[in-house]
Amino acid sequence: MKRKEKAAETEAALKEAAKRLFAERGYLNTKITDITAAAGRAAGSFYNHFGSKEELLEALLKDMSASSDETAREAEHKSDFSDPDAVRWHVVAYLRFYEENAPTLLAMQQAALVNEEFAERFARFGEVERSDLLSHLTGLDLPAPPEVSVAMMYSLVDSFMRLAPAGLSEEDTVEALTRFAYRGLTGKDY
Amino acid sequence: MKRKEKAAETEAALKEAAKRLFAERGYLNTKITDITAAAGRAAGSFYNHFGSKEELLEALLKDMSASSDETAREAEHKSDFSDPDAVRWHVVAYLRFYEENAPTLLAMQQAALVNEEFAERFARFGEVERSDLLSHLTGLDLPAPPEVSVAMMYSLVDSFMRLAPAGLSEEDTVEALTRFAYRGLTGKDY
DNA sequence: TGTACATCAGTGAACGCGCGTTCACTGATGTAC
DNA sequence: TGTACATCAGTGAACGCGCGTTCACTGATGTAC
Repeated sequence: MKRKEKAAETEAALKEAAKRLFAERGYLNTKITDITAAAGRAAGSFYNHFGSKEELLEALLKDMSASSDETAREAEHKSDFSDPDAVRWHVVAYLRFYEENAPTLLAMQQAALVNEEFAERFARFGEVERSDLLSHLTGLDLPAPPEVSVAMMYSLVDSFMRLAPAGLSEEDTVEALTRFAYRGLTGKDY
Repeated sequence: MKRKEKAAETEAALKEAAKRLFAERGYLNTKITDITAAAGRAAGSFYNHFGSKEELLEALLKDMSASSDETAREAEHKSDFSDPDAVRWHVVAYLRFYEENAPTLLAMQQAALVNEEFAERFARFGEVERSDLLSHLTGLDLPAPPEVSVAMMYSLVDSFMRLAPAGLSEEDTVEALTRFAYRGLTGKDY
């Protein structure tokens, strides 16, 4: 069984190297030979594991959704957005998810620019989260129809997080987003 | 003077073709020979006008900021965000700007992924608008420090607009964003 | 105004670089007997 | 357990495609006299 172990190790090394490089210089700027070099393998070795850079990204996406399914299973959370804590919980959850999966998410976003299939996948991406959000909005005095309100909250959080305003602590980020979103969605303050 | 006219015509044709293709298939996916073909010129002709695809994009950015300086000069607007109309005015202004310059903006965003220089330019891009926004926030009960509040409003509008939720009229988009932003920034409703 | 030459915009075939991909080879691990 | 062969992961030089870029050439426009 040493052979399969070795293969698995190489595959893991390639994935790790890819994530590191994707985060550093972007998916589109990363060459296959960059990945193999960073993983300490020969160029040809790549094709023992992945048919192309796209397939490698597919594998990373699969890993990501596997791990997010896990954490989703544990997630018990307050369901009424008239409670600011419920809003905060979602802000934190998205922030954590983004932090953990930043390289893969960035790679997908970049791949979407160049590849129709990834574009669709990327578009469909937040859907699960958005539909979960929808169920928390009943009974609120929303600023717009529910779907639109959810989309705005999503835009706000996702885009602000990517900007990652320098010198703002995670806590401050969470509080700012929570307050802004809570006000926007409910029309009230806390 | 027929020669310079002809050259100017070709240059304009190349720019137009480039914008069309950038919008259709993205900056990174557009080859120089695609542009010359779409403009009905020979491949070599491109280099009479631009040294590279990057230089072409520089030229488009120059055109864009020239035209936006013009419209900025005409802009007299309400300055107090406690008036929802002042918020709405800014939402509309950004929306119009985006609509008019979508191909160039998208191209810059994509170029930023691959090119350090464009990345910086892109990052600095909204600064003028953001600093203008800042001056409207005095006296409000903000959800966060002024700079952060402005960044959130900017994130919200910019990102939501790019999503361009299908089947939402421009008017509805403006109203939704205005109400959400107004609530978020002031803590009040209207 | 006419002639001879210079200059310029545009052309498109050809060149060459970068990089993805292949493939013959090596050495280690697994299997058959 | 030992021997002979098969299989597999990994190697890296070489190949070739796509595309950016060049450059000798053409025909039109501009200039000198």
